Amino acid sequence: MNICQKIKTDIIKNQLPRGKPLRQVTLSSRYGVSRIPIRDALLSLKAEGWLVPHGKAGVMIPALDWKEAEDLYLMRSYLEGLIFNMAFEHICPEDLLKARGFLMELDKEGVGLLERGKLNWSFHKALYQAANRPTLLQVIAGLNEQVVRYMGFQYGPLDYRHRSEYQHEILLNHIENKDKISAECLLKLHIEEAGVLLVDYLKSSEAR
Amino acid sequence: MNICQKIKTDIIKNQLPRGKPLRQVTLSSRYGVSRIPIRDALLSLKAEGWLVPHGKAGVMIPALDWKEAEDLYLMRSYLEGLIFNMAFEHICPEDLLKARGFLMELDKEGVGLLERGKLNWSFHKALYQAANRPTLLQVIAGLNEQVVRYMGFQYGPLDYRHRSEYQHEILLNHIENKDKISAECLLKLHIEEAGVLLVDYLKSSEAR
DNA sequence: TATTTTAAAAATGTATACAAAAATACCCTT
DNA sequence: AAGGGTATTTTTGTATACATTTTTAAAATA
Repeated sequence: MNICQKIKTDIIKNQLPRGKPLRQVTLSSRYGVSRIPIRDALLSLKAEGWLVPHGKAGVMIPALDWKEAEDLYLMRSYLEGLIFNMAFEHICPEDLLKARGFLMELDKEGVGLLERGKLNWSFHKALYQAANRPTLLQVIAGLNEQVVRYMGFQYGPLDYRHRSEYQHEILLNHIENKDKISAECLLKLHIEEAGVLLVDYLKSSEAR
Repeated sequence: MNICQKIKTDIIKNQLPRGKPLRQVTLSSRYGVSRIPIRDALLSLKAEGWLVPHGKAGVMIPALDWKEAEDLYLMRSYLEGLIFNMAFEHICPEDLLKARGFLMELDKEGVGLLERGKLNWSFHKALYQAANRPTLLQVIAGLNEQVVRYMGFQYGPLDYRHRSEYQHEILLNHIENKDKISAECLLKLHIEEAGVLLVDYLKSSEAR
């Protein structure tokens, strides 16, 4: 696990101060390396949106923002609907098999939130791959990566997880039945629902 | 002008070798600095998509790819249509004034291609700002930044520039007339047309 | 007391030097 | 001559040291 991943994990787990600048020396002693690899990591994370500039120098962890989350899920629904539409006719049994594999892993107990987020993306990606649109897929991957920043806490009702997995199941059934309209519709609603749930949670915790 | 910008400019102007790895020492002597700031720049550029990994270590300039361009313009049309729709009711006279300002600068002769690309984005951005959707706007800005990588050469018929500026004019008129449907429709076609022109050019130059 | 100036401190940016890893070229074997 | 393995060279990754910039706090002035 490289420094970038470690910092991401610590951001998600709220183990780094939000709002105030991250100091390179602090991080270098924290992770037991010199400032250079820390600088490398901070630069990459800044370019990826995990960190934002703080004044004229330094970076900080951006605040969680329901408006940002809303936009991310809006774009996800919009673009994933598009790529799924493009992929649909070309989804082969092997793709479905792969997707089912990820679904089974998601069903297991004791999977961490971060891991859960990755598996969820792997599931969706397995379906989109057939579209053969690398650049579109890459942008969508970026959006899903951004969403991970919001996965650090348990939000929404506890049974949402099962609801989400159920929707995944139904989605695969629609694909197998060649029911494109239902599948695309469900996919978009599935994403929108997750977004609404997250946004509502963020709004309510912001009000406090 | 920092190192990042210099490298971007050199990439656009085809003054750096494509396809083979960029060597840090080569670049550091080229730009007259040590390897550290070069490393910083390469990391940022890699995260932004200006460079891609080369094997297990090192980076290289990705080949221009009509399929990538096609996806970029598809997403632009899709997402800019969306944000424009959101912005429309809130576009104020000051926004239009700003847009007209950029349009006038675009009309001047002797403006470099890179500068032209930036002005074009400034024009569009002036209209989208009213949507008050920072995250959506940021993603769209990223797409426009990616498009800049393809602006290093004169493509399409020479009179496309005037055609594009004309479309900009009409777009502003539609907005002033509160004709939302025409405006949104024109905007999407305007972007799509630019995309098709670029993609066709790339395809034809690839065939050679 | 509030504001500005100025000096001290702390943090970032950069260069040089060294360690680890990767790529290359060479030689040996088959 | 082709393939594979090893030594050499090159390149990247990291640490340390220094320069520059930014921030902080204190002091002086209005």
